[in-house]
Amino acid sequence: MELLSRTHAMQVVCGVAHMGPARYRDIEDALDASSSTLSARLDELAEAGLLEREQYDEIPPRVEYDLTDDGRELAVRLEPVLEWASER
Amino acid sequence: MELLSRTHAMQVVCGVAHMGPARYRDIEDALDASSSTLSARLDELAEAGLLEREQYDEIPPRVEYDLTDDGRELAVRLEPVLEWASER
DNA sequence: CGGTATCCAAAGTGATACTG
DNA sequence: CAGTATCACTTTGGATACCG
Repeated sequence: MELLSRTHAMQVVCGVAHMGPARYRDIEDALDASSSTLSARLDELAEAGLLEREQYDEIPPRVEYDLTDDGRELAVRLEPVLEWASER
Repeated sequence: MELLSRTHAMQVVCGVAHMGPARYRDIEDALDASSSTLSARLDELAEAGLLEREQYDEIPPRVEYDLTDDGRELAVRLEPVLEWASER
């Protein structure tokens, strides 16, 4: 719960839920969070087993984040809350 | 959303949802939050129109907090999230 | 009982600049 | 592109003590 309470955490989870595998940049654009904060959040969510980070060794670099099953389960439950929040 | 992200906020909402009209002390006991923090959270939730504060002029004093319709709606959506959090 | 007042340490966040 | 480093700053929240 403390993780979810950090800034943008729920938005990241639900954002990735909608975008499917998402690149760092796409998440950043979708959220309006600073790069350092977003980076921290992604790390924490990955550490918590909610996100999976896939790195492709290409040039330019590509990194994709996707929800784990656990993360997807959370997203389903989170969605109505974010929806509620956006409605007011 | 920032309000919900503050400590114990979601727990207060769902706690009151379960307890029905709840007294300050009962909420405090249920949550393990400091009095100042809990006080702040209750104020904010009331201000946001999620909680209603009912004060009875008795001795000893009695104050009850209950969810508004809006708060109840939120509680319904919040429940699955808290449940998810408690399951891990 | 139901808070408030004070104080303060700790944490979280973003702006900016820079890197592999 | 996908971050990390630094840093200054704001906010938060708990401990403690006290009040109507």
